[in-house]
Amino acid sequence: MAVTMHDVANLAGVSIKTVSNVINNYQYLKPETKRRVQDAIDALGYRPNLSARGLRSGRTGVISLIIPDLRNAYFAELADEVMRAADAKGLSVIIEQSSGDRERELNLLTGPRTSMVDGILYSVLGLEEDDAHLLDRIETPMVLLGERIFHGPTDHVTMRNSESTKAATSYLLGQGRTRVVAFGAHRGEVIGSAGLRLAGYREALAEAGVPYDEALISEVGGWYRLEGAQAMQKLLASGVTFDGVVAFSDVIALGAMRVMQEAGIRIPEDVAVIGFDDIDETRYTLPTLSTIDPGRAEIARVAVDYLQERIAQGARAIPPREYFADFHIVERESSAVLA
Amino acid sequence: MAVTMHDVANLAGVSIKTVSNVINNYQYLKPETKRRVQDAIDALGYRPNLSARGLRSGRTGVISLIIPDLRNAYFAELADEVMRAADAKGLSVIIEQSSGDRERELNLLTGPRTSMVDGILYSVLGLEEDDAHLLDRIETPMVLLGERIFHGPTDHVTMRNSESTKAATSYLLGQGRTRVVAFGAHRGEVIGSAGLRLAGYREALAEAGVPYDEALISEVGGWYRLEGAQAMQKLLASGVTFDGVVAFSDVIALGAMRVMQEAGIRIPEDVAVIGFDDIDETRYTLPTLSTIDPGRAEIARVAVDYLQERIAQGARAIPPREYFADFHIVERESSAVLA
DNA sequence: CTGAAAGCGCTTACAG
DNA sequence: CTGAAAGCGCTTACAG
Repeated sequence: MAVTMHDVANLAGVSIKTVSNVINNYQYLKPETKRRVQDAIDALGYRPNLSARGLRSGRTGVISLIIPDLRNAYFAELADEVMRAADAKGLSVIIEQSSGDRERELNLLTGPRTSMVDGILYSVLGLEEDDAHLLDRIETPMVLLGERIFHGPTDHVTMRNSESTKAATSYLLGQGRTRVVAFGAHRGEVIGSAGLRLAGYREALAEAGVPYDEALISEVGGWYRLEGAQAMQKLLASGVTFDGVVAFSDVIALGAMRVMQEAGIRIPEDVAVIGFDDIDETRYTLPTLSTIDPGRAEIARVAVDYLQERIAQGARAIPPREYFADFHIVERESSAVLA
Repeated sequence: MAVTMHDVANLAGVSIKTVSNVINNYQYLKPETKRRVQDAIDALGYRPNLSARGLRSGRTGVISLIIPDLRNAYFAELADEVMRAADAKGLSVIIEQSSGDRERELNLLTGPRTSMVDGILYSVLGLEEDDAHLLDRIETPMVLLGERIFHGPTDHVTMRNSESTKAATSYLLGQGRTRVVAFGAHRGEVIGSAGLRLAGYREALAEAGVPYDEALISEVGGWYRLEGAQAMQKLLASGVTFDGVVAFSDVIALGAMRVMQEAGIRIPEDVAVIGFDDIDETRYTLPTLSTIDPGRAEIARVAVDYLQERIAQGARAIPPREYFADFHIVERESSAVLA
């Protein structure tokens, strides 16, 4: 079988407690003892059994990240940032894909695998504000991401949806654009990314004294590129005129750009476009896509920090916190000011 | 504390062994007993402690997937497929990002976290063929992915690099293109994606009787979009003429397309382009990108199958196997036949 | 600063 | 078909 602490202890001539102390960096250790144990560890190639540690200590050093889908670049990049933040703290990450499905999300929050993780980063998509009470019963330390549930029973780390979309809209209006499309609305949604972003759009219009025009509100079925393309086809077919597009995600903006370009619309000459998310790809499209950087890296870092605190102190020991990352506008070719 | 088997056993009036039998679907159980135990499990909300199970049985139900980087769409989509395949078998996946760094890959293969996983899917990037012997000492069941190491000490699941690139090249030549660029070569590489794909390109030329022209071999520093863009800039600056591009990845093809479009080159009228990987995005660009579907879903499925067999039977119990997934050409606008 | 003992919650043999 | 016992490899209290 594999090398155990006993083997190391025997070789070093100490008790297993001392080996444990060395591994866990206990402070009161004679340098000489520490060295001898370390030598034995190296000589035997000892690696601690994390299942045993997990069983005894109640900590596995693993957290899970529940996201809808890695095929979505936004979530792939979020996962990347979360893994880097976790890695810096010695934590491993199990990614669970929910497809944004309500039942699947609930299963992931309470299923057998939860006994394997110290905490959960839950990017809420299937559940809604009214479901917040369902989270009360979850004993695993948890931090919420996303825009579906505010004021839940635990920490929430998210972005400034309304403010940043307001800023994006004001930015296009400030360029002299007068007919700006809100691209990516979800009918009837108030909470949720689309609802909050639409509210920011309206605020910007109001502040600039530009009348709200229902015809410029474009619904997009979801967050996939194809859905953006389809919505833009519909918008163009409706005959409405516009000279700016504030898209509620980069991916749907890219789908829309393709349709506009095929229709002979020049970007930014005829229509200025700004997206949302600042995914890598936006720096390489033709034209490059202006966008909102919502502070994804900061979100990942703070979420892991919060989760770690909650793991250390107990899931309910800390009152729920809310954190909004800083955003900023990234200006690129799709909204370049005309000469 | 959490509910344990003892609590369930007490409530159901059986021993913990019987509870264990129910959980593990042991076949010889009186239906009546099974029902009573199941009722107790439900009533108490019992969930097995996976650390305890892992410690006793030596299995955690977790596998790790070592990949360079989730920001790369190819690997994000591979990870997605692997997680689906694993999920279907009740396995969880820990993703580890290596950045393709040799030392980091070695650490991930032997580090403390390996005691937490039953097996490793290792997408080799930092190690090379000459390093295959380093894998001999790894006791964790492992399946290799990628094109760096063939004939290692364990299973290898991969794609038909040469054959598929040969097919892509023949496809463009068959359209009447005569000056086809091999885009994405790595100087001096023989093994590895770029080397194998270049070999396929040369075979196609030879078969078609088209002379090999060193000027049409374009080196690309890596697999990022920016590197594709830079390489195409260099190619255009060199003044060489060409009417087709066989790119060794979709991502660098997209970077190159952008540069060509800015230079006023029409695709496919002036230059036909075909990529490699069939990432989602290729269906939505302008023009949509023809590509090679290398059989990613099949690779993920077979790799998880192989790994599971190796976990069940012992890391060294099965002689190394090699599996090549089926590929096919996906024809889209970037290589549409001219009217 | 280090040690001896107990026990985390399961599964594994083994018995009946 | 079910049970009683042992033990997986650690960390936690506690003692000295």
